Amino acid sequence: MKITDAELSVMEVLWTAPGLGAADVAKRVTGHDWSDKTVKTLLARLVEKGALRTEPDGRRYVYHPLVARAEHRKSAVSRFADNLFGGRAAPLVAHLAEARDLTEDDIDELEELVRRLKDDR
Amino acid sequence: MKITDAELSVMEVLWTAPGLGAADVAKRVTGHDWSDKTVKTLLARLVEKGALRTEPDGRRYVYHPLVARAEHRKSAVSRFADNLFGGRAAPLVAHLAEARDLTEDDIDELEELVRRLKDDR
DNA sequence: TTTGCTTGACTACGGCTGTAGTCGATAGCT
DNA sequence: AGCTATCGACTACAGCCGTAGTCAAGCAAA
Repeated sequence: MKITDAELSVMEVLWTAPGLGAADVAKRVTGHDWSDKTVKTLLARLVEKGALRTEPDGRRYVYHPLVARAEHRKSAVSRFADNLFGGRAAPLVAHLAEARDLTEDDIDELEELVRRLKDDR
Repeated sequence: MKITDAELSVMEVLWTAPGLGAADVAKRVTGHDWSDKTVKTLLARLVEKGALRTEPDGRRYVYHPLVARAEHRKSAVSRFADNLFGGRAAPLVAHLAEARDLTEDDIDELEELVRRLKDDR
């Protein structure tokens, strides 16, 4: 199940604040200047593809995520790594590092992460 | 300039073996079972969007990449990181690790990479 | 009660994407 | 010289995506 870029903006809102109605979601969406109709359409598509569920609340619906943000991130990053890097992590990170000039904090976090990965194995 | 998934399969061929004609590319594309017409269309679109250039060779064209694979990877991974992870590297790698059970080799490579990143800073 | 706003349902529509077909020129075979 | 295989150019078309509009029903205000 593929969540598109536009849909993702909507999901972000609901991952942060589940149980909002369509109008609330529209108000909180960031990065776009969308009509409430647009947001409604995206919500409907997300329900249709099983990423959200609706719950009646008076005369409106409120929406709840059915896929967790972490799950989505995992499957997206996995697909992405497969597509572009034959599934291999190191080249991916290397290109990211080259593209973005990681901060010291980023590098520290990575180091810590690698340490944990080593410990776990 | 965005290279789509289907187009990427074509680019991979030409990154590996630049200077092929359309029929050769079609023969080498992996992962799909495409008619040569389909490959021609993708080549044309890639030329149109400036990712490939053509060179006449007898009565056919041969194709050469205009964007390097590394460049494409860098911009793709950068976009991806921005979209899903607010541009931060560590969570991206963490989710990848969780999604894919990195091998020891992967982890070693990452470790080495992190060491280099630290040295460079 | 009439008028109007909110909400969900349905419809629209152009552009992009994946996939492929038709057509005319032409190079090579016979 | 004619036939066929091949090549590039152009065209097709359905489905998805981003973006939004219309419509009908109801609740709200006057």
